[in-house]
Formats: sequence, structure tokens, C-alpha cells
Amino acid sequence: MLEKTFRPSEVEAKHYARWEKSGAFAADPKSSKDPYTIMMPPPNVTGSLHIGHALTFTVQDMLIRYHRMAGYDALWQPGMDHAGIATQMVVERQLGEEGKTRHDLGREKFQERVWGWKGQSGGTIIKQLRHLGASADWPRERFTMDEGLSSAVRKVFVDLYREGLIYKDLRLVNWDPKLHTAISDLEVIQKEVKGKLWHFKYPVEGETESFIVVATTRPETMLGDTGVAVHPEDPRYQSLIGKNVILPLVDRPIPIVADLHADPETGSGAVKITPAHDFNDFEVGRRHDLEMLNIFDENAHLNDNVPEKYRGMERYEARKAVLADLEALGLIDKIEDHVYKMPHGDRGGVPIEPWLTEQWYADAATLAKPAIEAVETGKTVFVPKRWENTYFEWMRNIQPWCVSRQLWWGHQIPAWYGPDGEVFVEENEAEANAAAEAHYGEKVALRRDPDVLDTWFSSGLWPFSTIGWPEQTPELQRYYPGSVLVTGFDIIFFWVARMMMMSLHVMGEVPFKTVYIHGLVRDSHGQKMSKSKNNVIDPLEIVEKFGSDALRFTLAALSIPAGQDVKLDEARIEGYRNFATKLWNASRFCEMNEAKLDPNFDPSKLTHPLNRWIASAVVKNGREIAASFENYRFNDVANGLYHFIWHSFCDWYVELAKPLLTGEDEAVKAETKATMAWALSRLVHQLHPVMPFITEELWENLAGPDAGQLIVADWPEYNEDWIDEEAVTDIEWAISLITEVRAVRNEVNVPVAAFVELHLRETSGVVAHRVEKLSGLIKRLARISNLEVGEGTVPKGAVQVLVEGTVAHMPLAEVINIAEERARLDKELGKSRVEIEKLEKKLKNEQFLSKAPDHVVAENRGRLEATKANSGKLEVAIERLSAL
RNA sequence: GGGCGCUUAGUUCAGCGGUAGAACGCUUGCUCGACACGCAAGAGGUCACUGGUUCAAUCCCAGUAGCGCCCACCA
Repeated sequence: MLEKTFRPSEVEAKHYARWEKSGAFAADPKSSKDPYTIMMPPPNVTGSLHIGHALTFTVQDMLIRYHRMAGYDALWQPGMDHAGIATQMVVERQLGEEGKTRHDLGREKFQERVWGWKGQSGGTIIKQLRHLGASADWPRERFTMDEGLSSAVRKVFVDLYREGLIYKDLRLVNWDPKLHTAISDLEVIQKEVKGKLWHFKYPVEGETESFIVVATTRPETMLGDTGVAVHPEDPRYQSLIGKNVILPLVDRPIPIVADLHADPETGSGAVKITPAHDFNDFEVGRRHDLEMLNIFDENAHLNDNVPEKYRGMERYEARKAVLADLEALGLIDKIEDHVYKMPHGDRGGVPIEPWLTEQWYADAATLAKPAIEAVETGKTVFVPKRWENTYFEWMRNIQPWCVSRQLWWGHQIPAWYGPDGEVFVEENEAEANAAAEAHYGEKVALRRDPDVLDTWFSSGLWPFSTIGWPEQTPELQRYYPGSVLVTGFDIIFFWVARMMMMSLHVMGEVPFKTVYIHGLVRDSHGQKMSKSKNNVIDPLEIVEKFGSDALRFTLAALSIPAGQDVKLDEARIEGYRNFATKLWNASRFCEMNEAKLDPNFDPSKLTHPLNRWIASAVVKNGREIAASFENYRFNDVANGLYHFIWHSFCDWYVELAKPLLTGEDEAVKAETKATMAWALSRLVHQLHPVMPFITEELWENLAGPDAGQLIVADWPEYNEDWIDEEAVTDIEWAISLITEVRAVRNEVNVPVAAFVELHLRETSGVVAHRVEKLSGLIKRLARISNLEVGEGTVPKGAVQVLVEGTVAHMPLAEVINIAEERARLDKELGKSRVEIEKLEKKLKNEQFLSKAPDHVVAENRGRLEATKANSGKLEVAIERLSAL
């Protein structure tokens, strides 16, 4: 016997363990079914489960579970990402607490330490995912740094290098002076800061009292200026182009060049050029062949390229010194407040310094071409479609991708250097040695490039590296390309784009056919969740409080097709927990009434209209739910099931079935029991992908322990021929009638003194029974067409009511304020007349009659008739009320 | 500066060229043999604004306003 309420914690662990143990999650490469593949976006090895994970993994799990039931061999390929910078930072922080740095350990020991840490606390998230019910094929779990994936990374790197798609270059990079590594453009975020704009006077060479004014937010960089640019057509500076200014403090003559970069409208129209420390200036410097003077070291301290006084100074310290010295020389023209954006590393670090270094680059523009085409031609489709624009926009303007990082945790770049700097890019050291020997004619000592690859390089290979590439494994042949990739829009560039580029290049085929993009999870007011705002919702706490099913259902209900952000409100989760309880209790009711599954049940052979109706409705619902899953309309799945289970199955079917279950007719009783069990079993199937735990438990209870697990059950057949439209019409009519009756009873709120004989259609005997059980029925006075006020025999203050030939007395004055009622009826009549006028006008409009479809015209005619009839009744009612 | 999105009930949001929907909240009444995590009823909307297209616009188009996001730039 089921308990009175559903207690999630008691069944979640039990069923998860059973599923896992039985191999329900496992894909089967030998299966004859069609494959359905989702590559799990690998969470960071450092990570723990947050609500965003809950959304993305719930969506994936729903898709996997639905398709597993719908007859596919479903593979959900899990794994984790080594997350280069993030992980290295975590371990360095630990070392810091011991008063050490990674340099105290050395590269090898440090790496050992990270591996140790990974083995011990890494993978927390994978364990946490189980609490959500994630049905991934866990034994296939991969790690981006495991041996197979690492060799895939080396092979791709070497191949791309040989094709000229990876190369070394000396360019400005985004340098993180704290982490001491280059980062990609995407890892830089612009933060608004309030600062100053300083205007400096640079003396023109050979002219006393002649200055050119330049402005900067970064005074210290002036020490690295190697030019001043003005617009070629700026009249103020025509005579100065080609001359030099003397750079103050440094006393270096630097040229005044004409360049379109200088905007005459901005500031003085002249701009100082620091080619080694600003991306725009770098381009200007290249165009005019200006010196690239690097004035910072890796810590963003000033180096030996500046006057001795400033050497070794930290950048902000240098700023103060430069400003003080310029002030002393009287060269500061003015100082303004200025708000501008400053680049920061996305790992919460210090301001980024544009720095000139040699790095490895991937030729992203070339790799992007087929990736763009694949989306243009629909080989990969984004859902929602509008994200394709975002994808295109970025891909079409893609910059060279800096793939090297000066870190110790990651895939070390497979490049070795000879004594003269000659580079040998090979998959391993032996091959590098062999190549070097061939090159030099003798054995030489090689030095390996110390850099590692950007984390996203290995993530880009995820769709094929996880299933065996470069080996032609059965998995690779069967599960590539994936069916759908599920992820947030925030990593379209980081990850989706890279997978598209890498997979198309390596595999020659798109990595997935559909990209489903969901929003981010925010709090109930649309705010980003953050610790400082104290609005963080912890999925594990929610699971504990309301159950995994309630959380999953909530996330599904909020996942709208437009893929907007998801605003999560705990009250809503609670509401869906209540829904789980509701279903639970409906099952309890079935159990109490001994509704059992009948193996020979045939929905097309039902006799009672109520049962024919619910069978039809279940079939319709099943078809709709399946369609919604296919179209990624998870909100429709959730709302459809919520509404159907609560308001159709529980409110009407179960309620109307009660008299049948306690009635005399044994055949009807038996049929109703069997139908109820059948309907419940179907609903439990439909709901399973969203609420796996409670449905598994209820299924077990309903079908018995030998029936097999719901998770691996087939999505049942929903044959259109089982829909009985006549029964649907009848019962829906009955439902609307009962609703009206209840409304009247509720409104009058007295023991009703009228008896109503209802001429229900004979098919709706059940309804008549139900209606009799109501204490009575009175239609609201005004709405009853054949209502008559009696005379003589009626007690004073009462009204004689005649409904369908039966007479009764109602103490009307006691329960209805006649004046109020009249006002209400007048208002309603007014509305009615406006409506009639509108409709009549419409129906006289010839263009409407000729152009609108017939059914629309007919609908409008019908509406007019009904409104007129109602209007007539209202008039009569008002008249009679007035007479009282 | 470029791009994308949003504006519908008190709130969060669906929806759609042909009579405005859900959930929650609110009001009223309920110890009705599954369920108070419940039952029943009810109130509540010029679908942001202005034009246009159409027989018909909340829906399509254009513009306006407000809000949000992404990219780039800000000497």
C-alpha cells in the first residue's frame, strides 16, 4: 500500500541504484535500433553542481530517456574537462595556503599534485549528477586528459600544423600578468571603470612652445610611445605630419604620422601610439613601420626599455611617477574624469595587458569556412534558430585563435626545438628526435615547448575523441555524428564553434545535427545568481527539500522554445512537488479501488462513455507529448502533463468514476477499474522522462515487480483509431454542464429549493447520477429561459421556479439582493447588445462574407444567434426581477 | 557604433490573422472516504504606444518609447 504522501528521498536512491545496476543507462553498439547520441558537455573537473548544470543535464536526460523509450539505442556519453586555467588556479591556491608556489614543486611534481587532487575531489559533480537522475552511460566516462584523448589532441595538432593551419606568430596577445599566460579574446571580459583621461603636451622637435596634445587613460604607456598619429586630412596638423615630437621623460624623437585611426572629432585629434601595448596602436605601428617597443615584463613591471628611474616599477606605481614628472615639467594639459572599459581575465584576475609575444595560433578563418557552410546548408540546425545569427556573426569575423597557454596543467604542445631554434612538430619525442636527426644529420638534444594548449582545443575534439577516434571503433562508426548538442548560449563561441570547426576538419562531417540552446538560470526576479546577492539556489538542497522530480519538472516547465533565460522561483518548485503528490494520491486511489492492469485491455473495445472518453484523451495526450518532445517544447510537455493529469484525469475522470466504482453494474465496474489502471500506466510512461523517480515507483506499484523497469519500457502506442470523438463530445458537454451547475449552487449558496430534472443524453448516465448527488440545482434566475414566477400559491418572498416541467419554491429575497442582481444583469445585457451590433455589422460586410473561410462565417453566425438568445433571456429576467 | 531579443492578468510567462490562455497569488465557501502538498466557485487584460497591410491585427510590416543580452570601440 502506498504511503499517504510521496517521499522522494526514499525512492530516489533505490531506483537510481537499480537502474544503474541493471544496465539501463548503457548504449549497445550491437543493437539493431537506430542510435541516438548526446555528448555530455564535460563539466569542469573542479566543479560542483550548480543550478545551471541542473537545467542543462535535465534537458539532456529528458531527451535521452524519451528517445530510449521511443525505440532508440540511446547513448549519453559523459565525461569531464581538465579545465586548464581553472584547475591550475585551484591547486595553486591550495599550495599558496601551504606557503608554496608551483615553482617550488617544479612542473612534474606540480602535475602529480593536480592529478592527485583530481583523483580525490574531482568528479564530485559526476556523483552529484546522479541525484538529478542523470541516466548517462557512466562506464564510458572520459576525461580530456586521459591517454586516448591526449593522443587525439597530439594527432590533430600535428596534422593541422602540417597543413599549415597551426603556426607560430609574434603578435599582441592578451596577457594575464598574474597567471603569466596568454589568454584568448573570448576569455577577456571588459569591465567598466571610472578613471581619468590625461592630456599630455608633447613638444614638437625643433620648435619652441609648439606642442601636440594627446590624451590617454594609461599614462605609464607613454614610455613606450613610438609615434603620434593624426588624421591625414585634419587641417590642424597638416604642417606637422612627417615631423617628430620629442617624447617627454624619455627624450626620444618619435614621428608624427598620418593615419585614419586618429579621429579628428575625438579629443585633440592626435593620438599617441604605443604599438607594443595596444591593439589599435599595434596596427598603426605596422602600417607606419613604427618601432614595437615592449616596456613591460611578464609581471607588467617596467623593463629595461625605459629610463632607468622607472625600471622595475609596477605599472600603477609607474603611472604615479610618470604623472608626477610630467606635472613637474608642466606638460599636463588637463585631466578629465572618464569612464571606460578595461580588459580583465574572466577568471577574476587582474587587468589584462596587451603584450607582444610569440604564441601558437590556429588559422580559425580557414577552419570556420566549412563550419559556416554546414549551418547555412542546414546540416546542423540551431534550436532556437535565431542563435544561428550569433554563430554566423562570430564565425565570419573570426580572429586567429591563440591556442598556447603558459600553464603547466593541460596538453603540452607536441613541438620540440633544436639548438638553433628549428621546430619539430611530432606526435611524440621519438618521432621528434628522428625528424631532428634527419634534419641535422646527427642526433641533437631537443627542448620541448613548455606551453600547453587552450582547454577548448581538446573540448573541440570531444564529439569524436570520446568514442575512440583516431581508432575506427564500432562506437565511432555508430554514434558519430551526434543527434543533438545541448548547451547554453554562453559557450556557443567557446565550444560549439570549435567543435564544428574541428569535427568538420577531422571527420569531414558535422559533429551533431541539432544544437539546442537553452537560457541561463536566474532568480525569480531575473537577477543572476551570485553568492554576494545571496540568491543562489542550490540544486541539491532543492532535491532534498522537494525531490529531484519536482526540480526537473520545474526546469522543464520553464524551458520555452524561444530559449530565454529561466527564472526559477522556489514557490514554483513547491507547486510541482504538490503535483507529484497529486499523482501519487491518484495512484493511491487506483490501488484502493483495486484498479489493476489487464494484459488483454483493449481501448477500442470499451463500452462506457466515461471510459471511452478517458481512453481517447490519453491517446490524444500521448501523441501531443511525443510531438512536444520531438520539437524540444519542454514547457508544453510539462504543462500538458500537469494539466491533463490534474484537471482531466483527477478532477474529472476519477471523480466521475467514483459512482461507477460504487455502483451496481459489475461489468461497468470492472471496465472502469481496468481503464483507470491503463490510463494511469500510460500517464506514468508519458511523465517518466521528466519525473523518472516517482513514475518508476508508481509503475512498480501498478505493474508489479515482474513487469520490468519503466526506464527501459517502450513508449506505448497511441493509436488514433482509439479516439472516440462522440464520447469526447458527450463527456465534455457533461463537464461543462456540471461546471455551470456548480457555479450556480456556489453563487446562490443556499440549500436549493428547486429540483431539476436533467435530460442528459443517455450516454451520460454517469453524469445524471453525479448531478443527483448534488444537493440540488438551480440555474441562475436570469439565464433560465423557461423560468416562471408563480402566483398565489407561492409563499410571500419566495419565487416559484419551474424547470423542465417541475415546480418548486425558492426563498429568493433571502439570498439574492435584487437590486444588485438587476444592475448586474443590465450590465450584461449592455455587453450583449454591443456584441450583437458588432456581429451584425460583420455579417453584413460583403467582403467578409466573400473572403473569410466558411467555417469562420458560420462560427460568427452561431455566435450571433447565441448572443441574441441570451439577450432575450436577460430581458425577460430583468423584467421579472423588476416585477418583484 | 553593430546585432539580437523582450514589452499579454497582481507576479512569472505561454500563445495566436477569426470570442484573450496557464501556473502561482488573491477573494469566497468547504473536516464531500485518494489528496489541505487538497476540493469547489470567483474576481482580475484597450495584449507598451503610433501608423500601415487586411474583410478581420494582440498576432504581419514600419516607426516610437522602455527593458535586457551579445559583439566591437572609447586616444
